[in-house]
Amino acid sequence: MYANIIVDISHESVDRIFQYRIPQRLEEKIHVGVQVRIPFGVGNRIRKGYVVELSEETSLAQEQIKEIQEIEEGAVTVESQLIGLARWMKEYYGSTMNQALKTVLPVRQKVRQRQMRWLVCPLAPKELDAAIEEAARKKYRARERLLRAFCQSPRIPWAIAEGQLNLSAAAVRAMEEKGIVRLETRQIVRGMDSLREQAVSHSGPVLNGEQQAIVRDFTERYDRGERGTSLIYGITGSGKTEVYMEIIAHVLQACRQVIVLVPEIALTYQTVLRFYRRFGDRVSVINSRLSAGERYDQLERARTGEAGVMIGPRSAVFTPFPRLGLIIMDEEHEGAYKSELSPRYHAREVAAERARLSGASLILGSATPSLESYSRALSGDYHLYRLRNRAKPGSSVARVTVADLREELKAGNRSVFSRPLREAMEEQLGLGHQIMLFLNRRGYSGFVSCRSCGKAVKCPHCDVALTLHRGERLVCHYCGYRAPAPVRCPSCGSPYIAGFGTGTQKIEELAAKAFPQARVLRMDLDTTSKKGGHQEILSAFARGEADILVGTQMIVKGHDFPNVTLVGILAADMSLNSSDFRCAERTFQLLTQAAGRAGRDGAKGEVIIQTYNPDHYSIVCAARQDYEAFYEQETAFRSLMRYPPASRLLSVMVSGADEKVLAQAMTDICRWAEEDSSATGVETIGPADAQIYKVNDIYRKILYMKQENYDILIKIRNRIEMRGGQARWSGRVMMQFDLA
DNA sequence: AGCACGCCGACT
DNA sequence: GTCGGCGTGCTC
Repeated sequence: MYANIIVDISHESVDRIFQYRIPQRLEEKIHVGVQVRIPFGVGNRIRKGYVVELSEETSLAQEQIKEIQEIEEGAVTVESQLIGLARWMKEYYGSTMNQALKTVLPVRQKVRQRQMRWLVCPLAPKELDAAIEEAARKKYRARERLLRAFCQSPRIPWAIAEGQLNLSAAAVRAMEEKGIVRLETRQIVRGMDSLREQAVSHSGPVLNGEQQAIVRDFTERYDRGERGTSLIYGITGSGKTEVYMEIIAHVLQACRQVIVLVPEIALTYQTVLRFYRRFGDRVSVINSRLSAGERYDQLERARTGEAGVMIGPRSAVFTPFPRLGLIIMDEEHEGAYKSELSPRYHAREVAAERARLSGASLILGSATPSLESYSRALSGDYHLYRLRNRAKPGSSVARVTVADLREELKAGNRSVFSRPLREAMEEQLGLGHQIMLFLNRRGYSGFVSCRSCGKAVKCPHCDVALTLHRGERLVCHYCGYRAPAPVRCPSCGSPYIAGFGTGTQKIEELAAKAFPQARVLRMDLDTTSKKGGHQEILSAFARGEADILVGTQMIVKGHDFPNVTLVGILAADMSLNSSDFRCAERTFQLLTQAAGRAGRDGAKGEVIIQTYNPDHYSIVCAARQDYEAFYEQETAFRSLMRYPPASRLLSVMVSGADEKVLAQAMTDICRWAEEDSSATGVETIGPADAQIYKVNDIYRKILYMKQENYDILIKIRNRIEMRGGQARWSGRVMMQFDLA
């Protein structure tokens, strides 16, 4: 027997797997995750290592393999736990151990960065807010940029490496003289007692009865040693974050650590600041903007116990806390928790397993829980908590109106604004209030097509129509292909070609035309792609520099604008017409979250949903803000169709450049999948061409398999994977498995 | 990371 | 002629 081992040395060049022989006397004691002592290198120095896999065979010559010396007794380390988690992911999601380990263990960094100069912020969080506003008002661009960068810095106290911002030396010196920044030279900036005191001195907020009841019940169960998963189902604005913070404080007091998972888009300065204010420098943050080195620093803070709370997106579930006590997953229904890279894990499932391995609890929170979670809460697998009221006294749930676009058409209104929406906009603008308009498509027009032959202009590399953007450019939203808009139809040469459908750019233009007195701002992938663009647009809108904010999904999620009293959803059906079995759920969630944006601060909010399907249950239920009714209808649909959570769904997507080979591969895979379907009760659907058959000149086909018992699906997946590896087409066709 | 191998300057 | 500089490369 051999053991695959990673050596406990923090250096890239040894960050790989080494194979050792397991001596007979240790065979019983060696398992995945166990810490061992091994002779390593020419000098056979004894080092620590971790067993990541056991294997029967080796590709090395016998004399090249050394023997494990001894197993390291003592406490189970975080690394062991995380390796155990990697093994679970390998089995559950069907990846290789290597991929799983890469996902789970922090990337080892070279050596410490050399000494560098840091710009340190001498201001307390509250003062920083004020300073930013002042800088913005006085149009001190450099100062504003620097202060904003502080907000996004993951370090406590806020600090930025000099040179990272590309500020001129003169400006830096000027700001230092004025006391805006302090310059420090050291390796890692940390520890500044005054900030910690100021940050922590803000005591916890006052909770209402509902919130208190949850905190009390949870902490009592926690202290009794009860673990497991709880779902906090609380309407938008019901104050889930305050509940989290109160519970976190309790867990920290018990000397255990907490991971807070947040969808990347909600990981804004506002969110993080609330945690800083409460927990000071015990908070650590990771986000996708961090460099590998900065990320490693944050994880190291967690491993050494310097930090007790880690806030981050889905990958933060792997934070190496040695005494993890609680994982909180906010907005648990969000699609961003699902990874698109192998292993294609769902952070909710991984969090549950991590919590189990670490003896921690898991709290899921949402205003629109996923069907998976809510059904488990109802069945008693999860403990269910409810928050039924808005936390701020006086603020109430928005009034929602559905505008039937078919009626509008009948009445001769062909504009993008229905009559109720236009009237409401006029009224709110007149009162000096702000408006958000939501549309799920960026660009100018949906597509460009020919009035003579009816053909749409398609991407040469993908099976989709190109989107017209302003500036007469055509853009493929799948592969990024760009071309100038044609003057004549590429198929028939007719000059009568025009854009159809509407995107955010066009809405921006139409809104400005229809309401000339209003200032319009747009937020979508095109306006936020540059660094910090996201935050800049949101704060400009928050400062009242615009009356109307037009945007895609990203304006809907988790930002509070007290002056917004009207939210217009321009085309609620758009997400309804996809073929994904979750499309009704997504539509309902999106509409509910969007509705939650209106009137959060005392003022009465109004939401207008424009749709061609006013009778669809996801729209009816969202308009009534009735999650339970939606849940029941959607559950009935899923049960009928054997979709999750009623059943499990495994999909295989094959892709390749050669259509013929691809078809052959799919035929083989179907045969393997159906081999014993009568015995296993697996229902196969397809094969079919993927939603978008061609992307980037690669063709794609898909096959679905349904079965209640996930173990059976795993067996089938493993069988397909093994035979696919030996097939004639192996190497020319890529297989990708996904489970729901 | 640590240790060895390896090819060029000032020393008993 | 040899001791030692740290540049390059390998570790099951």
